Amino acid sequence: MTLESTTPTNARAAAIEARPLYQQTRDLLLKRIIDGVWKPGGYLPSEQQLCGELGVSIGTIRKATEDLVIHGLLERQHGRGTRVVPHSSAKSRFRFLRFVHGDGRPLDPVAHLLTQTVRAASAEERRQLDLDANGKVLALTRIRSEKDQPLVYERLALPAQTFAALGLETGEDIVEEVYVFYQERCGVTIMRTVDEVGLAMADALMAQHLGIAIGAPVLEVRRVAYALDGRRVEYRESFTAHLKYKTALE
Amino acid sequence: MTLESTTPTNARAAAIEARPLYQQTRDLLLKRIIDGVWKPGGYLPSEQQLCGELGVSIGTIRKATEDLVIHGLLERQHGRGTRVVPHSSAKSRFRFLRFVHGDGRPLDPVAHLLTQTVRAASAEERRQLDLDANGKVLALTRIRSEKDQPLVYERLALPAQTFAALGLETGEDIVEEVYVFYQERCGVTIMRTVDEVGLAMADALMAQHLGIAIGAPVLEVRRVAYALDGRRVEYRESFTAHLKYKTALE
DNA sequence: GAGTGGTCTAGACCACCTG
DNA sequence: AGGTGGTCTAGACCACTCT
Repeated sequence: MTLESTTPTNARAAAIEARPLYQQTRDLLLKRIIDGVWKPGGYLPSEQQLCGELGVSIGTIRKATEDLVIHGLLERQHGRGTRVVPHSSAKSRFRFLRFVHGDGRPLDPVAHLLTQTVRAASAEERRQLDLDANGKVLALTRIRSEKDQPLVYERLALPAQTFAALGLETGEDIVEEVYVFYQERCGVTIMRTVDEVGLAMADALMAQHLGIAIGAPVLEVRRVAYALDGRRVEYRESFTAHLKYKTALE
Repeated sequence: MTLESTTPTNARAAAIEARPLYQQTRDLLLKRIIDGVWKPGGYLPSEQQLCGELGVSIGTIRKATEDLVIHGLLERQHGRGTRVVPHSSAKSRFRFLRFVHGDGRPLDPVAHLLTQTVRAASAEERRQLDLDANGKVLALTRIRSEKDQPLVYERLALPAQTFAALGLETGEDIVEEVYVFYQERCGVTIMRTVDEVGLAMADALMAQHLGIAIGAPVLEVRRVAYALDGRRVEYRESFTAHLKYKTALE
């Protein structure tokens, strides 16, 4: 039975649809997560219930949810149920953190918000965030540190419209990832990020906050973050003098 | 039916085994790939045939092979069959290449082998490759370039024992990834790499080959590559002055 | 004990490729 | 036309968690 139209009633009919049934099912579950039908941390109905409600077999339900589990959106708990992964969970906290110490030790930083303004987007920000010429961004700068030692200077640009409700306090220390706030205060769930790591030279602000000389070489990470629905919702430039960027492939 | 012992004959009996049947099946297929029963580029028996031979249902076969497809070892071709991915295929060629041009354009480099020696492993190489105090490595240095423009200077260290049969020609230009040679000449298939990106300063050799000043800042990528069986089989240090390192998360 | 996800089976039909 | 992988079904039983 297809999940988009109304008539077909069996597998043969479903095959007439262009997209496989399990993909339709996956997208329907995804839509409910996006729409907040099931909140982060909340449990879905059991697989059996979903079978009945959606009119598909349990194998199809499992294949659909597996996709979302792989993408870090759902979490299966044997014997308990399947729930929407909250961004605040430890699993989620380190999901997108790629910085490590120079010797390879993992990092567990605190963020300190420096500035926060709403302004017209720069050309680069418009390009990265796919905004039009009148696009506005919520621009944040912050320092991420560990044990009062400043390690990363960051500039973030968020589409102002999407993040009108963010409301962070300048000067506040933030333990969680900002992705937690995006999710809790603005309903934006980050699904995927694309990073480019390169070289840069410290400008006056970086130098001041990182305690290095102006013009000193720094590692620059440019990140674009994508929401569940594929929209680009964050452009971030991170600068660090001593940390490394670590990642595993396949 | 279990794949390791001999007696059980149905699903109930298989459940007595500690590990799920599909994992045992996956590992058995993996072992055959490692042992060269099916060569890179060669086709496996059809799913139906595997069912019969291994005494498991088609669903179990599919779950097992799916695992290997995700890890980039097998490739399904609708209507043709399932084959072992050759490292020389385009898909495989760019699988572990993370460098891009400064403006984000993809890279398609040629490698030029500079030096090749067998020597005692350094402390760092022993640590990264898990070698003992007497460990020897095959050490290679090379330049990767595009249109005669040198872009990356690389030092590679390979456990000498494993790569006795490698036999590359110093001064030769190599279009393929060296991973192709590892696989074709030494039977070593790379499954996974872990990269750490940091800052460094150009030494005399890098400066000479990259056409930059001694002491100029460069991007340094340290990579450890893992073979199918989990052994660490390559430690690589790459240095570049102008390229970026690009990667997508989840 | 009741309910959940995890594994496994034994089929069916479809979509695709090759001869 | 025949064989391959891709999708889907309708069950069964197991392992785990909670009450």
